[in-house]
Formats: sequence, structure tokens, C-alpha cells
Amino acid sequence: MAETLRRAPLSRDRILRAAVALADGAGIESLSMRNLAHDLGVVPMALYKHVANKDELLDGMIDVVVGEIDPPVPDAGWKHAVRSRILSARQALRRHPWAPLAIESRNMATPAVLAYLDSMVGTLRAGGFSADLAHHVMHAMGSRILGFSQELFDASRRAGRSGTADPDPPTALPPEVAARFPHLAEISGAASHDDASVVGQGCDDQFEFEFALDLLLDGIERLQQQDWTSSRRPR
Amino acid sequence: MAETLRRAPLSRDRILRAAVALADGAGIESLSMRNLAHDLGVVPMALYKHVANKDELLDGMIDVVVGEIDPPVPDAGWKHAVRSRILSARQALRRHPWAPLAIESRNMATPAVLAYLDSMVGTLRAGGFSADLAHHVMHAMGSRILGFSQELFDASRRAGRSGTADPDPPTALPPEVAARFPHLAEISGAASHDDASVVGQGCDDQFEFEFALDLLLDGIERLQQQDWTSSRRPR
DNA sequence: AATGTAGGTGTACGCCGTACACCCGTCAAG
DNA sequence: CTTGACGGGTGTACGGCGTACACCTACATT
Repeated sequence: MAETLRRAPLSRDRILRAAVALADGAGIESLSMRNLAHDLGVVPMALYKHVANKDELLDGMIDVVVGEIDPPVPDAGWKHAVRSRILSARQALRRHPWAPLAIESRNMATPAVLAYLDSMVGTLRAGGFSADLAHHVMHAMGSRILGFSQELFDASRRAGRSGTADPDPPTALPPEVAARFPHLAEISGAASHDDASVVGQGCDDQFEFEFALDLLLDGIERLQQQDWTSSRRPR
Repeated sequence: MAETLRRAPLSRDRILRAAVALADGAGIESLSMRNLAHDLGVVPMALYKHVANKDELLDGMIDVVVGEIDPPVPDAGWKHAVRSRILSARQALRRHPWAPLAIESRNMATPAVLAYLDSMVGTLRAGGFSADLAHHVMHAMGSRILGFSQELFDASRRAGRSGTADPDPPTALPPEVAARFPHLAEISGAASHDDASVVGQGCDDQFEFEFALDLLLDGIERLQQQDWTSSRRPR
């Protein structure tokens, strides 16, 4: 009875926060209903009184992350508003390295994600974009809108436990690999800002993200200024 | 004994092709060692004499897909060479809808993928790109280089069995959703080429892909022509 | 005091990946 | 011709997973 009082009663919210903490700390592959229940001091089936199944749990976790994205900055041009909101989304995602893969593997958007996208479209429309161009822009941005670039192989996705004692040295390329892929070897040391590798080992991820983001935003700005429509494409 | 002769002996290659066929036909979530062994008329553990484990099986499957990408077109400008190779990669990926998720969920590149990336960098370098710029360009392109745009929610990823009797009508947006997300509702019907939706239901995916690809390529071309380096960024 | 109900429990089922011991056909060496 | 090694298919078994289903219990309502 003292026990019952000691631990707070289960609730959907408490479950979601525990799940996010578990995934943050031990990697998404350690997130099982059994592990999660254990962390909450409860039997696995107890969770099902609050979430329908594991997929719905994942959806809820995604909504927690999306909820951490800052609201849009008011009274700014569309370009600055979009840029800063996306960078805020990126920061949220970086606190939860499991989130990109979780989002990509779900096959329907949650209401919170839809609300975020809706507000992003709203910013574009308010900035003078035609619905047509806004549509294509949303597609072109893809999941970068949510703050993650789709690197082919993302070091940060390696699940490993966070925090202490995981230096994971840059490693560069092992010599025999460098020999087989000379162009990769060449550019792996090329980035002027840092010792880096295209497979994502030592790069300044933030720089690369902003590089790509600005490349897109500048191109989009140019299209918008020339009243682009899909019927007459450039080139 | 007649049986033993009838069915070809197992081999890594035969396993990989059966695995690809199974994932193509029944979805990646149906690809278990047990199902795969069943399709091959063999006991599950037999597979382990040819592949180390399921992860290595997935790597092999990815290599099969990458092997379907056309070689680079010779004697073309970098822009055309890159563009057409990426579109070829896209066609290969579209034959295997499970591949994008499989690629994203692996955390190290296979040699075949590295070879593909290496050759792509080679094309850029031959086109006059500095190693520095080539590096950033590879990052900016991200997995689009392999032919898939990272849509937030990709209808084609819905696993379902291919081929017959799966019309999956566009559905537009359900009215109550449209009411809550007015901007999404607006742009969902906006694309002039087709009745479409930002959640990927009725869009012309090919158009959207090329839109984003050309947006990037045009921006990249502009950077290259002005001898961009990371030390002096535009804007 | 009776009763409905929300929420935690225990057991069980069918999947999964795969470790490990086994066994059998082929083929080279004696 | 025997023998022994070995490549490759088999059978059993283990621990983990998601979750269906019956249960039990404490509390709120009447």
C-alpha cells in the first residue's frame, strides 16, 4: 500500500516520457514494452491500458519530440521564419537521435506532425507563395522540414548509449578502404572547417545541414520571385 | 535424392535473390529467416551457412538493388551525368519499395554503396568541382543521391503486396482533417499536374523528385560557377 | 451495502533471430 | 578400397518480442 502511494499512478503521459527517456538513454532498439514496463515498475500488460499498442506508443513519442519545436517567430519574412523554425526542429531532433528513424518508419503522420506542417505551409502562403509552389516546396524540403537531413549513413543514428565514455574517434577511412575509393578518400579530408568524412564521421553536421538548407531556400526564393508555376518550368 | 537434384543447391546469390523477391512481393516486414527458408524449400538454419546473420542478409539485398543502377553515362557534362544516374537509381529503388527504409536503417555503407558514391564524387571532380565543394554537395544531396527523396510519409513505403487489386484511391483528406489543417487542405489540391496531397497520396512523385533534384542541381551549378569555397559563404 | 468500472496482474501463444549438436554425401589421401 | 575430413542441410532449443485474454482489486456511484 505504501508502495502504491510511493509510485505515481501510470498515465499515458508518464509512459510517453519514460519511453522517450529510455530511447534517449539506451537506444531505440532497447525500447520494448517489457523494458519500458520494467523502468516504470509495472508489469508489461499494464501499459496497454494507456496505449493501444507499440505503434501508437511510437506515435506518441514522436509527438513529444515535435512538441519541443519552438513556435514560429512572428513578424518575420517567410525565409527567416522557415529557416529558424527548421533549425529549432533540428535541435529538438538532435536531443532524440532515435527520432528520425522512428518518424521515417511510421507510415502516417500524427496530428501533431500535421499541425507542424500546416503551420509551415501557412508561413509560406503568408509570404506570398502560390498554393502550387508551396506544394512543391514542401515536397522538395522533404524531411529536412523536420530538421534532419537524410544522410546516407548517419553516425548519430548509431543508437549507442549517450553521455559518458563513448569518444568514437573520427577513424578517418581505413587505408585499404581509402585505396579502393580514392574519390571518397579525397573529399573526406577536404572540408575546410574540420577533419571530416562523407560517411559522416567527423563532419560539422550543423554546417552541412545549413549548407543544404540555404541552397534550397535560395533556390526557392529565386523561383518565388519569378512567379514560378509548374506549367512553365525553368530550363 | 530426386528432390535433392530437383532443387538447385543453396547459394548466397540464390538466397539474396529470393530475399529480394520476397520483400518485393510481401513487404519487408514479411522478410524473416523462417519465411525466406520456407520459400527456398529449406530449413531456416540452412541459410546461416551462406549469410552470417539477418543484418548481413539485408546488406546483401541492398547491394543487389545498387547493382541495378546504370553505369554513368560517358562523355557528358557533370550535371547531366549526375542527374541521369540519380534518376536511374530512382528507378531501381522504385522496383524495390522496401529499399529506402532498409538503407536508412543500416548504419554502415556496404562496399557496393561506397563504390557508387565514389563514382559520383569522381564525376563531380571531373566536372571541375573542388574537393571541398564536392564534399558539401554530397552532403546536401543526401540520400537523394540514391534516388529516394525523403518524404515525410511515403505512400509507396506502405509495404502492401504489389501488383493486382490494390487501387488505394487518393482519398484526398478526410473532411475533419481538412478542417483542422486548412493550409494542408489548400495545397493538397493545388498541384496543377494532378489531384494530389502533401502526404503523398495522389502526387506525381516523379515530378516532385525532379523538381527537388533540379532545384539542388541549379543551385549547385551556380555555386560552382562562382568558385564557391566554404570559407566565404554566400550571404 | 451493492455494483460497475478503471487499471494493474499473470499466464499463455505464436512469432522472431540464432546457438549448438548432429548427420550425411562427396572427395582426397593413404 | 578404406578412411577421414569437411561442406552444407537438419532438429532442437533458448531467450526475447508483442499482445490476447481472463482475472482480481480498489474505489466511486447509487
